[in-house]
Amino acid sequence: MPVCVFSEGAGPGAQVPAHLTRIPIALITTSTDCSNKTVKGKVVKKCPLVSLASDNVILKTVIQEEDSPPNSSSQSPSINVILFGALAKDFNQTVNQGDVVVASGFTVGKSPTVHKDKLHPCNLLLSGDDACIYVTLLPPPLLDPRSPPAAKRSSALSAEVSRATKAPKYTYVRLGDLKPGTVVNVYGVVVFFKQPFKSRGTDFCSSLKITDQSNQKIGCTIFCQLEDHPKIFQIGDIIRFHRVKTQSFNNSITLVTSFGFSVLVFDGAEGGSMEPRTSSRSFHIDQEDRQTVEELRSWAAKQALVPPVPTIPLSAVSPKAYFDLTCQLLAKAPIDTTCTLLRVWDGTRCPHTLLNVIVERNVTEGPTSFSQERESLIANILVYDNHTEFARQLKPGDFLRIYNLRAIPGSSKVPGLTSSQSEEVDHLAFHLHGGTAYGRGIRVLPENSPAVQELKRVMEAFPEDDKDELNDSEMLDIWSTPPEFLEAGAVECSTERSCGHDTQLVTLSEVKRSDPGRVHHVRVQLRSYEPRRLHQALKLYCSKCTSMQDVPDDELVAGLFSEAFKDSGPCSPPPWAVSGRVNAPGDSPGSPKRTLSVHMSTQLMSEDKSKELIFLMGSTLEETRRLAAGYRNIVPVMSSAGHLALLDLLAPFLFRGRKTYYGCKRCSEAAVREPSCAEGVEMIDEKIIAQALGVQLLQFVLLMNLQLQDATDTLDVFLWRDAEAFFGVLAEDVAANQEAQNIIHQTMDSLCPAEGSTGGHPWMDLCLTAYRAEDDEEQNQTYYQICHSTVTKPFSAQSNANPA
DNA sequence: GTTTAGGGTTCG
Repeated sequence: MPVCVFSEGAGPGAQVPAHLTRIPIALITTSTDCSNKTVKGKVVKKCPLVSLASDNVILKTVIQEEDSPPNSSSQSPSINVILFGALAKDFNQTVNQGDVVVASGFTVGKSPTVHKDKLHPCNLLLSGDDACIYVTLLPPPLLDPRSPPAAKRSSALSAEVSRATKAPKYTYVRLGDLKPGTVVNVYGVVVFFKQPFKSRGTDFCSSLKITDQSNQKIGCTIFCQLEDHPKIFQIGDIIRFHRVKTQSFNNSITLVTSFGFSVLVFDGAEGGSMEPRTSSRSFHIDQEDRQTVEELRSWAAKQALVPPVPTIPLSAVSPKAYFDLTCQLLAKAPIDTTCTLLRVWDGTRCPHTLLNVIVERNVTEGPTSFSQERESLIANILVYDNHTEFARQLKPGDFLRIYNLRAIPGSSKVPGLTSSQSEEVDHLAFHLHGGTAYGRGIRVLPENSPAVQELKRVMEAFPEDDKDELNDSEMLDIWSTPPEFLEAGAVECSTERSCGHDTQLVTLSEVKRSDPGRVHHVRVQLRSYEPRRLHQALKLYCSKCTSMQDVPDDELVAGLFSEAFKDSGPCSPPPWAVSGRVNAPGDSPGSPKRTLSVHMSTQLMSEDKSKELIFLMGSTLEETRRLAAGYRNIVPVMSSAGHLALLDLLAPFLFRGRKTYYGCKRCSEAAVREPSCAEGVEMIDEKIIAQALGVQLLQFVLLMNLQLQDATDTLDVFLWRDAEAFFGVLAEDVAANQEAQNIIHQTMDSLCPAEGSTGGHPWMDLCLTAYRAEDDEEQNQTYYQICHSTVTKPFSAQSNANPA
């Protein structure tokens, strides 16, 4: 029973078994006795499921303790968890980021990524029949900034029960069949809704109207605490009420919340997410619920209930119109007691001149000024009366939907401070008038909502606003040295070209205007680069299928080793091998020594080259790394169906000192074979071994994206094929040693210092090639790559690094 | 197992 789901509704049943006791993450060590222990935490990271050649799968996740027990530290510790096989598959399907899980039946290993991720020094390994994950499905992030902290909900687990047990059956009444004076459960499609507002009583009140296949439109009034109100984002959303009472009002039936009321809201789009929006600490949805939602979705799609364009981007607003706007808040400022200014953008440019509002700097929350580029995209929204109270809770960066916003053309008086613009100028002002008519109001959208995802995609087209352009002295820096007027050599450059091209210096804007397939010489500064973390720039490249992949995470590789170790049954060595055992390198001198089985080529033994190459079985990743110091070549192997086999090719197939070598899964036909070491070959290297094993060797490469700048433009270029020459280091060395990594860090730091403006960055002489990607005909995009260029003065920062 | 509200544009 690998993954056990807890949710609402059932009687006493499968809880986390009582004989299991929970241990705090902080107290886990490799010597912890894990039997009958559990670890509980919220899933803060869920990596993709990775398939292994051996018909197995592996998945890495990170869980964080939310409510550290009293005897643990006050921080919230996180730990890596590696899942194998069916458990990994189930977890992948069932569990989402944000869910709270309880793990049992795990073993504790040393986390090989502790230095990189700074998480717990151990990891939890879950595989086999004993391993189990209990999960409490949690709703997506709550929308209301005043929603209760997660800790409040985290104790729910013990009160909840497994989906496997029988849940009480809910019956849902069609809206056409409602009778007054009853308490019912209903489903409906939202056709109108209003944001909650404070009632004169103890609760917040919101009203909405829903419909279903019976075509009745039923008004609903909700009274409850703010966070429990239905999280409706737009007309068309689907709502499920439990325990609402029917009332007769004005000759029609209305629904009102009654005791024990609960509500879920689903996206109304056909094929949309089935994850309900709710603050409910426990709820239950089953296959029937999903079917009801899908039926309502497809019915509604044919009814024209949903406005064709639910929200309008700034680029499409028309004067005088009311519209809904999905946007990001950049800054806000109170104007007076009845009015607040919200500065927002949505990544589109409004064709009308927008109202310019001037406010004092010291009352603004968020940046007081933006680059000219960004400023031209910003809409100033004035929100009045009841909405100012809600606006107070908003934070710059929040994603918002503003309902029933009005675009007012012509002159507008702004209370308090006057606009700098002439009242004669034709411009648009955005007002969110007081009151709640037509659902007028503001809602914070969660990051994971489709609307926000789409918004972010549009916004990504704009560079980060680092305000370089704002600062006059910085501008001067850039403009005072326009490269097109420079004599070659007049400016000190940090790089030099080694190509033989006879080409004049050109500006970046000229480069952009040129056709692809050409070579350009430019003099530029480095504005920014990606990735900022070196290990993300390191890739594995297959020269055969030209695919590029990330270097597998240590945690995953360590998992592969421990799986291989577990699976290793009896195994007959190949006829060409001699078998023996070596001591596993242990770190605690007192602990009993484990021995590992090794296989060596008889021929190499006879040539007295026994240390040249060993096939090592049953070692951990860490042990393999340690043993690699004493043997020239180590090939980790496992037992598969009684024979020696290589590990999954996601793991390195070869260890040579501090270097590791990987094979291409697609292009290799790997098997354990004896390297035919031709006579006269002095050294067995990775190529010989790869060839013998049928492994297509992957090559370490560096891949970075650099944003260049000169006085005329900016340009994104790749540094890849000539990256090693550029830095003067081998990617293979970067993967293996700190010194090579330091060279790259120092080079990038000197070309693009963290402090100061781009205008102060050193100039670079570069050779660029412009090309179209072969498989990218549709996009027709031109790419640029730095070639034949080398950094000459990488360490200018070191010159003053010697204080007396 | 109580109360609240019961949609329908705009002062700015």
